[in-house]
Amino acid sequence: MDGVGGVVVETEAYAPDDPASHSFGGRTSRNATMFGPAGRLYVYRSYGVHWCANVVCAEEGVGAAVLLRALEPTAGLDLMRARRGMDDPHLLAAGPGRLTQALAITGVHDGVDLAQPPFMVVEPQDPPEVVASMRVGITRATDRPWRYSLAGSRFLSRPRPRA
DNA sequence: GTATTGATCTTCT
DNA sequence: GAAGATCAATACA
Repeated sequence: MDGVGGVVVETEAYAPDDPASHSFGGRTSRNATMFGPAGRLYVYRSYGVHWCANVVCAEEGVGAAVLLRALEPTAGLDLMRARRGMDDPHLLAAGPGRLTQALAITGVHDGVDLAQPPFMVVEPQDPPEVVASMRVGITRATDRPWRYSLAGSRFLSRPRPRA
């Protein structure tokens, strides 16, 4: 959006029966979008200072989504730098909060359809090599290997991701 | 280099 | 009133 974009290099899965998921325990006013149709954007505030973006990926009423954890900037780098206030491309979107800030995603985008402008989702021609690992940044069910990252990428949310 | 803590707000107990 | 799917600055080795 606004000419900025990139390749998603790290994601994390959240299921309805996952204690760490917002959808765990039923539908609430906050996670209502998670229970909506697939292909929507679920945005929530983290620790009062950051936004986190998820892609709803299940049928309506299920409550499953994928958290976008890291992005490799490929377009609109100058704009991202201006918004993030730093020059290092490796840190522009290396983390949930950073990613949303770089793409200017806020709470107003909660529930929008990712197939509609200003968003655009493109699938890669060549399937990237991904590795599954244990999740990060949560305190429950951290043993579920539902963190998927692009193998060898230098744009991950952790300096040295362990497989 | 790693470790710890402050910022700041929504939701749930 | 406490916890949380975080980030960045500071303190220490």
